[in-house]
Amino acid sequence: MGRRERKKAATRQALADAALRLFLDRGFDQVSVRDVAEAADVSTTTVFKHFPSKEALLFDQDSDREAALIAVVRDRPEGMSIPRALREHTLRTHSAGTGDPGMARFVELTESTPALREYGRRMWMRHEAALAAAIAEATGAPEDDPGCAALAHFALETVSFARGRADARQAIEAAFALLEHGWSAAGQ
Amino acid sequence: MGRRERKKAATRQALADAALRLFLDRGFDQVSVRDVAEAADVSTTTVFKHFPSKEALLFDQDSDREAALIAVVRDRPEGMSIPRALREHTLRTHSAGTGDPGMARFVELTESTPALREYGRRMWMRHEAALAAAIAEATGAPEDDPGCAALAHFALETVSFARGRADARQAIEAAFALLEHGWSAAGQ
DNA sequence: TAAAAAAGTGCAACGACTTAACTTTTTCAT
DNA sequence: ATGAAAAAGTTAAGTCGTTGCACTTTTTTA
Repeated sequence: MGRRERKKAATRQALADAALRLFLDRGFDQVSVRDVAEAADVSTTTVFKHFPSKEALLFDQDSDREAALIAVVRDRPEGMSIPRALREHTLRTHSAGTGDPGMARFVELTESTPALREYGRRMWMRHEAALAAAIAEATGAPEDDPGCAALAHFALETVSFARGRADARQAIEAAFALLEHGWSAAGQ
Repeated sequence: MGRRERKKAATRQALADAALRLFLDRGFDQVSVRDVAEAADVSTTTVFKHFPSKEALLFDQDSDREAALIAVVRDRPEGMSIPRALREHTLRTHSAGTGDPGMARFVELTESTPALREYGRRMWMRHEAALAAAIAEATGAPEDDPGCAALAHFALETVSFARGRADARQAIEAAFALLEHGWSAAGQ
């Protein structure tokens, strides 16, 4: 990797680091893009050369989450249903207290700021098409089968649904129970 | 109703009318709030005294849709399941070509503009709590039962899911089939 | 009927984001 | 090596959504 790309990656990292520090410190709305730029010692226009929006400064890691989702569907243990595999994965990654100390503050920041909540949801739902394709392939259904797409959409939506509810774990379990067995099985 | 309230309602209506006309004419992003204000012959500040945001200029009718949702659940015919009743209602109101000529242009505008799509979804999902409560009451479940809340969330989400798919009707039917009978019944 | 409360309006400003012109640095073909 | 193309950064100016403050008008109340 040449010096040019290294420098570019360096300033990008410096921006992301400064943004995370400032946002955690003062809150998202109390920090301007100029503040972030100044903390990283670049001009404000440079910020937007690296990130498409202020929100994007916080969501820098995104590529491996989609791969993990697809792997969960394809490499699930023999005999385990797809909704169940997705439920386990969702509980594992989106439930409270994963042990990571910094992660808890990050989650609290994103959930308490409307703009970040919305942006995070949009980023998360972008994986819908890839997940739907993985489900379709795992079941032998056609590539764009609506049933598989619906399962993908709803499975991803469970994390938005759980957000704001008192008991997140219980909410996720109830949502996946509905997806697995249907309303006719449990409800009246 | 006093003169003051009449004038207030008049300028509000003038703003909504001007906004609709301009947005349909030029597109949402090609019209500034200043343009709308000028067309209604008020200052831009006045616009935000009447509407909380630029997007809100388009979404002025909202109160009766929640009532309709709740009525669908409570007054459904004997023996009809709740998901089925919601499916019929969704197909009736959110499927293409309801006959209204101006409505089609409105729908096309909102679906082709990201900001409007997002805003419309948020407005629509605000009914989640009320719908969940109606479902809980209809089934005798506790007020904040997670299963009922999940059904409410997913049922409302079907319209976002159908958006952008080639066949909206098929998408809605597939989504409600999943909610009614579960993945274990249909998909392998 | 005077005074206080409330509501409508506009000017100026802030923050996110864009565009355009220009400088500096890195790359790469010669 | 060297000179030109390409890319990263800076500055400056501007657009657009949105808000705070000051001012006027209308309505209510003492």
